[in-house]
Amino acid sequence: MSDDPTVQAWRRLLAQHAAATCALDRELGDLHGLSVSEFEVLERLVEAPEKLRIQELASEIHLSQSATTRVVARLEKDGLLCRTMCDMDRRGVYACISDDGRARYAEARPTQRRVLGEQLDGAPAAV
Amino acid sequence: MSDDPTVQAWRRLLAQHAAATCALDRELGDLHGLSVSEFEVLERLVEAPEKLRIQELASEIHLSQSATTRVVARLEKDGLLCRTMCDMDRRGVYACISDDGRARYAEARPTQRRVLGEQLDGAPAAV
DNA sequence: ACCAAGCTTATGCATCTGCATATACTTCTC
DNA sequence: GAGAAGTATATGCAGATGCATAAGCTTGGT
Repeated sequence: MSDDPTVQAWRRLLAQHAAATCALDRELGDLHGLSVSEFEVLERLVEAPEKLRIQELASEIHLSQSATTRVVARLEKDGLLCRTMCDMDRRGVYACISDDGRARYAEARPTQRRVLGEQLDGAPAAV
Repeated sequence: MSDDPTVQAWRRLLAQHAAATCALDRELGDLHGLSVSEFEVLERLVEAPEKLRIQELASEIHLSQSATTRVVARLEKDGLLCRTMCDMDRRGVYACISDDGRARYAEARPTQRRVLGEQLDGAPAAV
């Protein structure tokens, strides 16, 4: 039923996610040439003390391992991060933000914060 | 920063959405042959007093108009709903649930409710 | 009544995603 | 230390989605 509290929470979740993701995709894309996933990757790399492995990134941004590989490949092609082999475990790959990546992130962050504020603040709380 | 409450809310939103959507997609797909979007469409049609137009569905399920057209086309091909022209406005198309659609929804609903309970109940509240 | 403008759905196209699998490396067992 | 099993990333492929646009219908101004 629609009055099941769990279902209500689920619909709020879907509505908030759709609104925020849609607005972010438009604004980050138009203003900074970044998708939501790409922004999230840059943010994690900026916050990380060092560099992150593909797998750590994948679980941070809630993307499959293969999708994460591809986001990282796109960002590397754009020069926003670099991939390096992991010496300890040569199967592993590190992603490390570049100066251009840092700059792009610094430029995009206020936009993301503004859009999040518009979309999430004042929205009804979930669960 | 990670301690910005709005950013925290955003990350909770992403995490909950990813977990719930992923679990639902797997269980609804494996057990009932439905995607999350397809289930949501059926649910709206079951709840609707009559039938719904494509556009109304689109805004209900937070999908673009074109994606909604395609979900409805898939469900019609599977015999779970039928499309009929709208007499008042012959541009419009109504989607109306079929008996098979009602049955599939009735079968899938407990699964969806169970998964939502597992994924959302007890999760930290947002915003 | 006609024509322009607007609205509703359908479709071409590019992109992103996940699953399954391939490849390369590591670890465990013997 | 060789082989089996397990792990990390990359890639082929199919499917879902959004944007731009097409096609058909309606409405309003004249």
